[in-house]
Amino acid sequence: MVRRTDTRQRMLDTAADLFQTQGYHATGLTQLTTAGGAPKGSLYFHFPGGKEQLAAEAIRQSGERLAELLGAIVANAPDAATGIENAIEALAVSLRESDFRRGCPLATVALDAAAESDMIREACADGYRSWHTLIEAYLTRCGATQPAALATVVLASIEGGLLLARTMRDTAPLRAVATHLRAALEKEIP
Amino acid sequence: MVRRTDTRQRMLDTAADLFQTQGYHATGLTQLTTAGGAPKGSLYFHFPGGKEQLAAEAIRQSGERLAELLGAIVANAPDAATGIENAIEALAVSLRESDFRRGCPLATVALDAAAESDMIREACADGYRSWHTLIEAYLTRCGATQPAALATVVLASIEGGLLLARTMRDTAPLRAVATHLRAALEKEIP
Amino acid sequence: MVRRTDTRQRMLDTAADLFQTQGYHATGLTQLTTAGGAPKGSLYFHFPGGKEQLAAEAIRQSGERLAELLGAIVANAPDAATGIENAIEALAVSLRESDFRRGCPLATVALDAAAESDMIREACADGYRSWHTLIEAYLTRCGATQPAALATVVLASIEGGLLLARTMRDTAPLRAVATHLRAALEKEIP
Amino acid sequence: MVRRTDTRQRMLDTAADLFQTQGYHATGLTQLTTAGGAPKGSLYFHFPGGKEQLAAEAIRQSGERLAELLGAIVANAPDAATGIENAIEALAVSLRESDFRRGCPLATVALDAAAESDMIREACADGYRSWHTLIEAYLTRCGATQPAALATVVLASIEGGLLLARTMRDTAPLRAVATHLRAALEKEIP
DNA sequence: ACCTGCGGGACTACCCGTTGCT
DNA sequence: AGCAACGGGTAGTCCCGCAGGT
Repeated sequence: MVRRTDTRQRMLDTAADLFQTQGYHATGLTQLTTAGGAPKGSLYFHFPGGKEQLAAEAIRQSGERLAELLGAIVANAPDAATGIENAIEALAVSLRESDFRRGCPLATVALDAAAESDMIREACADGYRSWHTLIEAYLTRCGATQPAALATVVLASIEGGLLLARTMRDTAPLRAVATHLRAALEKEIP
Repeated sequence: MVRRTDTRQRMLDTAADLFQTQGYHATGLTQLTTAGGAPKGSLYFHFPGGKEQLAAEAIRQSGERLAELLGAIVANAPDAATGIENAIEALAVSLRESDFRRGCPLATVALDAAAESDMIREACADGYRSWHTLIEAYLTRCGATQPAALATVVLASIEGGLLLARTMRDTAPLRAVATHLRAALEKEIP
Repeated sequence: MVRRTDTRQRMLDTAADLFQTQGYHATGLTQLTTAGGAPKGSLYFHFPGGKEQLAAEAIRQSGERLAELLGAIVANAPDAATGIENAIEALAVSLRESDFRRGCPLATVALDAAAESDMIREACADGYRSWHTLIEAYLTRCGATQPAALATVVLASIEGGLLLARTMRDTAPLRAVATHLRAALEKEIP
Repeated sequence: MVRRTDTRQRMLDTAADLFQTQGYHATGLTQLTTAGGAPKGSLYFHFPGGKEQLAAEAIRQSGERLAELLGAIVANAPDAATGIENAIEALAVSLRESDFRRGCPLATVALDAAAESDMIREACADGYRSWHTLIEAYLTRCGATQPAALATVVLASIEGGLLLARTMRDTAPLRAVATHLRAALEKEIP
């Protein structure tokens, strides 16, 4: 049936958005359903596991979507340093245009739901792992000597930059990270 | 009265701990009061602003305490690279010993309460700023050429490393960040 | 179609069982359908009246089944006192073997659904009436002088005995009732 | 404080009434609070154990109140047979005047909550035990030869009579039980 | 004057019995 | 026959004041 996919998908989209901006506990079930135009009762039909399952699936989807986006950005870059720089710029634009509400789509949930739900924590961890794999493969193609460790540093500094930028309402930390990573990548990749 | 300060301080300590591990919205007022042994009604005597004020003050205290801790750690280091490395190691130990529950004491609240309370967001931002100032001053003393930008990168990559490590229940990201920062600092500081 | 009758009957059996042990309100439609293996939507095909109709029919079936059972038991007894005693013993065994969950199949529903559904209350009343008729006819055959009133007493004390036995998790009340009824019947029936 | 006892007691009274007429599962928390004029949040202050604790305490109170009532009735009777008869008559009047809604204050809850809460089941069992003790003591004073067994029969047949009378909306079963018990008691007590 | 027991609703996640469209 | 949807319902917890005792 077509409508099933529709409603389910709409719920996931709404959830991904709200969880990104508000976190897991700050987002109520009523908000999730009314924002998506879906009735309350339907949620537990599509997600029998309740809020937890909905969050885990939404997180997984967010992870995949950002992976696709970043993949496309770096694919069009002439070299590794520019690719990473463009990716960071895209994240900075998204952050600023959302009035500093949309940072990393996983981070907030990863921090405020990890303590009580391994299912959600694992979904976040898988997202981060997929991004790491993506960056590592990209750095390998570009000729990096230690792609795995370097990818971890790239991912960590971007995540930290997003956290600082969102909290301070200023993209300067992201720009500083971008500048530093360019230098580091150019040194690492001849 | 002496006990007033006592109760207030105990509430702040409990709040700092619970907010660090669970975040703002996941921590209920009952949990905050019962965990500290304080009666529920007293909270609004000591913190007329309610949960929000309690969180803001607890965050400020957490920021200051970590600043003191990190200040002491780097003060005893022979050079900048080692100082930062020791600080990261201390954070990694705290994370691992708490079964990956205690990451950055500000990050969870910064992300899940920033959307609705500027007061709390500013408390977090001030904390980050104070750490940045601390690191920048340290790097300046060590002879860094661009201490401000470098301090931002150091702070961001540590924050990102903590986020990744906590989410994946593995301190490897923190170690990768430490290794990278050592190299970067040794290059930047002759 | 044969399967229709099958599904319908399976639903009735499941319902009779769950209503007996849990009552009307404590038994959800989900439990009723999943326990019977039938899909939820099918219930309203077989029982357009919904939960209420299902309960009423299940109650009627339970009443008839117990009537048949008791009829067979007393038919094989040498005299009235022994017949009633055997019937009580059979109920006591059923209660004990079900860990004191299966008392009277009508009583729980009769009490917790009577307030809101005359249809269900009447089904229960008809069940009790049929048992009364059965007992009265039996006592008449045995030569009782006031069979109607005596049958009422027999039925009431058995029902009360089942209630007390189930609540106290002890069949002693049922045995006390049995002993008393034997004496009363032997006095009433020379 | 005086108000504490007030609110708590009002909640218990409301609960005892609703649980008697509707049973445990058919009685919602909203109904319990709005009927008593109390807000939902106060309930969990006085009864931290929630609905279950409220029900258990209400049942205990109902048991004690009926014990006092029956004690007063039989105390004023010239002999055992008349005492029991008067008690049954009082129950019949209460049943009829409430349009056959108020039967035994324990029975409905005993049947529909016993399956899931031992705490409630025990409260009901204790109520029945206290009544049994009361009747046994009374029969002993009247000179019965086997007061314990006789008290069980008296209690069981009254409970069964109430169940039948409520279900059939007719006090005839109670009157039949009364007549029978008078004969039985006069035989047992010279 | 400092504190807190008690009360107050709005809101939470969850699930109910029910019905239409397929 | 049945999947998907529908809101209103459940028990329970939220954050918060206020009256009044110590």
